[in-house]
Amino acid sequence: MSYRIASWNVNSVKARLSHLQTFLSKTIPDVLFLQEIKGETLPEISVEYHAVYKGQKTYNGVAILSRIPVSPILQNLPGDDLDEQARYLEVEWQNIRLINIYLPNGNPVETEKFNYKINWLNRFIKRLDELRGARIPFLIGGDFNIIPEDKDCYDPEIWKKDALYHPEIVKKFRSILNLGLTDAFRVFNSAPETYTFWDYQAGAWPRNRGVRIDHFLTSPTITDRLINCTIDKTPRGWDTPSDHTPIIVEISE
DNA sequence: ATGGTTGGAAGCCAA
Repeated sequence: MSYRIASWNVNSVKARLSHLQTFLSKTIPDVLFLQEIKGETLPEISVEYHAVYKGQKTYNGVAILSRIPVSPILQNLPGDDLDEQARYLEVEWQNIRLINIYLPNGNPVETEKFNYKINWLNRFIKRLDELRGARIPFLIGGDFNIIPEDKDCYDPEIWKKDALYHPEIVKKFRSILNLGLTDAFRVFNSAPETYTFWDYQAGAWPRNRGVRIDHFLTSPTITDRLINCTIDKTPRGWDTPSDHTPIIVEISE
């Protein structure tokens, strides 16, 4: 037996309610991470799922839907009491800490937004190091807004000037991996041009000019349990889609 | 080389 956990930046739950319901009934994941719910509260999505969320008016917002109840542990990333952006949700599920993140975009580079992304990453690394030190198994999923390497985007030279692939940001991503974590998708698929996000503009989707920025990272004992990790491109092709498509990870029970 | 699109909000900002 195995569990399947999915993650999807829906770019507004309200605007994507029917897509969400279609995805849930087709895929039936045990857990679904949502990012950019774009509301203070979460509307009823499915009676089959329990929901915990951290919402915010207009921007951001993260939610976890689960077929079994989960216990909220943290609804904010520690380390900055003044940070009011809803981007972090940590829950206990089946003796695993599930961490849903909507990492800051960071554009434009050389602005306060870029600094916020760097600071957020530093706080995040600190939190993960705490969990590691406490020997707590964890699985991180979400919209990282980080391109790990050249083959995860259509034109590396262009993207290096963007906060999604800025060398300073990529270095932080490597620091996260160096805590002993694994990019679950790359365990099963080494193909380039496999993306999770395509801009609404300039025909990015039909031309497959995308980026792989949505990820699942696993701590060592969860890495040992990995069965598969796939990107489901179908929802990106639906009418009035989110600009992101879901990623799904499967682990043994 | 530039601009193109979408969602949420009621201005434009964020992506």
